[in-house]
Formats: sequence, structure tokens, C-alpha cells
Amino acid sequence: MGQIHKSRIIEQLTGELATYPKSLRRIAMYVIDNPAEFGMDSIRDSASLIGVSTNSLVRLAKKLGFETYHQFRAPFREALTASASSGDAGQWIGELYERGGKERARADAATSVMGNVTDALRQTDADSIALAADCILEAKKVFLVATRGPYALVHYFYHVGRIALPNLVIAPRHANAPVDEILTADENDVVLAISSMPYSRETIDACEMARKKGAKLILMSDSAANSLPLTPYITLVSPVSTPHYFESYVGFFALLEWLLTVLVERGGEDVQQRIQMFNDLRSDANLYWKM
Amino acid sequence: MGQIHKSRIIEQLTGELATYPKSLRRIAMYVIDNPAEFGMDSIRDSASLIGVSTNSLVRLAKKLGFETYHQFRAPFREALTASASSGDAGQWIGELYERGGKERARADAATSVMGNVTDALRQTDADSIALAADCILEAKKVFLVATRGPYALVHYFYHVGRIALPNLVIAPRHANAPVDEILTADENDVVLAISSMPYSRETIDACEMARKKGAKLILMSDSAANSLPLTPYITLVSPVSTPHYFESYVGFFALLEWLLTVLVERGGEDVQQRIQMFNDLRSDANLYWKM
DNA sequence: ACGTTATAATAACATTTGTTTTGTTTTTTG
DNA sequence: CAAAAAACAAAACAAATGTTATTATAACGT
Repeated sequence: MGQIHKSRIIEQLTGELATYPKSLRRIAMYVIDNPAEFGMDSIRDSASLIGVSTNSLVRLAKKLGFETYHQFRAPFREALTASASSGDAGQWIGELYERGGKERARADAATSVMGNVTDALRQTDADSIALAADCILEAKKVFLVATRGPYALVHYFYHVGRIALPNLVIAPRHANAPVDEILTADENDVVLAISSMPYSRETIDACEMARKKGAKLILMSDSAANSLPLTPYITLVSPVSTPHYFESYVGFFALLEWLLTVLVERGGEDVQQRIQMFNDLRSDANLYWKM
Repeated sequence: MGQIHKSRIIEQLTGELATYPKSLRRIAMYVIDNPAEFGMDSIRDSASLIGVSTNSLVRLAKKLGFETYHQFRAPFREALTASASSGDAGQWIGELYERGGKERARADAATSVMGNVTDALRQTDADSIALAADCILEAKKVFLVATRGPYALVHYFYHVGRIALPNLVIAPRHANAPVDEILTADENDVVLAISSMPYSRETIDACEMARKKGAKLILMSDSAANSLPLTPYITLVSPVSTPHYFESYVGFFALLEWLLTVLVERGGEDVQQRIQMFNDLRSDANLYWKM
């Protein structure tokens, strides 16, 4: 019951986000991206984390039709306890912790990495992936846009995906800016962009150009709310946070592999034949080591 | 982190349960059986649900060594938010599977991605990672070798790692074969190679050259046994198998992020300062999008 | 049985949390 | 540009939550 209400609230927030004034919008974005923390924290904690006053939270609750802030937060709390009761997939991590010492550090690292992967897979629904796959399969051209860290992800996607799809283009190539490639895009094309907050300006420029040209935008980001101004056709969300000094993209990587899987599936017989052909050609060309 | 503390507390409660007096025992049983509710509810709610007074809960907290009831409950709260974001991938996959048909294939994809990450982290012990990190930190130069799919992994490792380590070199560069770079390697250097069966001949050539020059070889592979002829100094193993037509490198990716984490940890203060400096320079240079 | 100690409930207290009020700033409208 | 309306933060207020003190009860040893 609570689950449903929670998702309905998030849906409403997402839809009405654009019409909200400054503070309420910041709250809505925070709630959309951090439903668990929002459910757990007190009104003061949430307010200070978001950077607004407490009664801004109360006003948003009233605006959404709730009598009190309590009623607004309640569905998020129920969702928390509901999700906690189901399976413990990562029990082995806890056992690691028991051993202490280096194993404990390993448990921390594993928790963080595993958490991002499972979160990415759980938050993304199969329909979004399927829709993205269909878009990509139907597109005339697919531009892959990313800079810095996520560029490696795009490279991987290109390397595997081009076997199935002859129409992939990595956007920043030939020492160009990404936007230079997107100039040739049109409404038959798809742009797949990967970036996390704070967004790379180059990537955003490319996304905006893509929308202007009428191409469909598939965005992989760590925040659904922050990406709304770009009006993506599909948004695939994965967390990137770690307890350390850099961001973790393993969640994105997992999503990309899932997307590749679905692409091959939906591509049908001929795609699978193409893959087989590639592999055959490679071993003929003495690309593999013989022991 | 919270997950782990929570399970330790529950373990303690379970063990000492028999020695507790009546009220404390009732509380302990309740907490063991209803950790989620206990984490969510207020002290009065829990007390009335259990049928004891509020300060019985406080006494139990003190008995367990906590300063306050808050500290006693905190791990359970953290575990709640943690499980909401990462806990029940298994359940979610199970639901997909129930639907049958195409949904079942998608469940398989998610299962295999998750499984590869889990196995990679579980099979690799912390000592190997720590040893690899020390080798890399002490090396004069570190050559990163990979071709095709894994090249994206090396690119990512380079992108993040060069912030901490100024001595990284991607081996296949300037349209060279990997082995061309390795020609300059010596016994003070380390070669980090990534490849899965069947091994890329180019990568293997580079590895053999590295050994001949006296450099230490760190190999990431899907098989420890098959890599033995290369006499690697350290072998990091992750499965790459999927039920589909291509290999999954998400396990390697997870291992690399773990290695990066340990590198930053062991690199100490100056490495962390370098990372901060990089980030500052980037935002100064208008590389990030302002909303 | 008696006194002592441990355990527990009640109630008083202090802190935190949610709500409402007030005044100021920002935005909108004429 | 000025007036009105909306949005907001700060602070006052009330309710809840957590903590401590007091008192009563149960368990234990001599």
C-alpha cells in the first residue's frame, strides 16, 4: 500500500516539478533522488540537507494536498520497512566484516560497489531498458556522448554494440567536441549520453543540440530530477556515490551490459549471426593466443 | 556500514539472550525478530509494542555498551536506508522471473550481471588487492595493457588513476601495438594487463615481453589456471560468462574500482590533495554545466 | 525471614521535532 | 513603476520523543 502511494507522490513531483518555485523545486528534486533518506530523516535534517527552511517542507506537503508533513512523509517510511523485510543477498559481506582487519576494509569496498550495482538494476525498470533498446534498434544513427570518466563506458558500449549495430557513432572523435558530431543529427536519430552531477558542460551542450535537432535523447545519469531540463526521452538512473574520493561508475556499467543484452535479444537472428561472424573472423586472423 | 553493525548487535543479543532478565529478554527477542520496525519506531512505540516501559529500552542500550538509546537504534536505521537502496535485488529479479517469457530473459540478464560482480568481489582476497596497490604505488612506471573490450576498462582506470598516480601509461597508444610500449619496461616497472579467454595475442605478447624485461605482471583474467604460463606476480580473477553472445566485464570493472579505492587509501594525504586539486581546476575551467 | 541487590514502572525533565506565526524578500500584476 | 500576491526564512510555539530520577517490585543470599 505504502509503496504505491510513494511512487505516486514521486510521479506527481516529477510531473509538476517545472511549475514549482525555487525552494519547492529543490525539495522535490531531493525527494525524487533520495526517497529513503527523506523517509528516515527528521524535518530539520532534511531541510538542512536540502538547504531550505523547515516550513518550506511543510508548505510542499500542504501543496500536495496533505494535512501535515507527517502524512507526506509516511508513505516513504512505509516503503522503507516494506523493502527491508525481503531477502539478504549480500550476507557474505557481513561475514567478511566479522573477520576484522583487511577483510573488514574489503567488506566496506564490496558494500559500496555492490550497492551501486544492485541499486542501478533495481531502480531501473525493464520497460525503460526495453524502450531504450527499441529506440536504438530503430534509429538511423546512434550517437554515444560522454567525456572524461564515462567516456570509457561509451567506448565499451561501442566496442560490443557495433557488432550488433552498424549505426553507432562515438560523439567526441577526431579531437572534436561532442557537439560537432551531433550537428548532423536529425529526428530519426538517437543520442545516448552518460554523465553524472556535476554535468560536463560539453555533454550537456550535445544533449541540447540533439533535442533541438529533434533527435531522441537517452540519458544515463545519477539524478532523474536534475536531468529534467534536458527533456530526455528516457532516463536511466544509477548512483555514483562512494565513501571515497572519486565516483563509482560500476552501476552505469551494469546498466549498459543489461542494455546490450536486451539489444542482442531484440535484434534477433541476424544480430546473433553477426556476432558469430565477428568471432570467427577474429580467430582466423590470429588475434587470439594459442597455448 | 550500518548493515554490518546491525548484524553484530543482533548476534550479540542472540548470544546473550539467555542470561537476560525478563524485560530485557522480551526486548531482545523483539529486536531480533523485527529489526526494521525497531529501527523505524520511536522509543514509546516500541515500548508499547513490546509491552515494557521506555526506560527498559534505555537500560538495554546501556547494557550493550551504548551511551544512549539513539546510538543503539542508529545502526538499525542505517540498515533500513541501505537496504532500501541496495537490499533486495534478488526479490526484484524473482518477480521478473515469475512473469515468464521475455521478462524471464531479462531476469537472467540481471542475475548474471549481479552474479559476476558478486563472484569477482568474493573470490578476490584483500591481500591480493593490497599487494597490487603497493606494487603500483612503488613502481617507476605502470603500463596498462588491454585490447578490444577490456581496453575500455584500462581507459577508465587510467582516467581515474592518473589523478593519484602520475606514472601510468596506456600501452597501446599512438596506434602502436602494446608490445611496442613495453619495450622500455624494466624491473622497476609494473604491467597491469586485462584479458579473458581466449586471450588476445597482442596482450599476451606484451605480458611475455614484460616478464622478459623483469617487470612485475599483474593480470586480470577469468581464469587463474590458464594464466599460469605467463607467471604473473598477482592474478585477479573475475568471471565473464553470460548466457548471451558476448562477455560481461562488469566484474573486472568492480575489481578495478576496488583497486582504485585501495590505491587512494594507501596513497595517503598527498594523493587525496591531488584529487581535490583536479576537481577544483576543472570547475574553474568551466568544464561543468551550471543549471 | 530479613536485608540486600537487581530489575522494573512511573513520572518528572530536557531535548528534539513538527507546526504555526511573523516579518521580510521575491515575484507577479495592474 | 507601484501595489498586490506569493514565496520564503526566522522564530515562537506545541507536541513528541529521549533521558533521568524516583519509587516500587522481584530475586537473591545469608
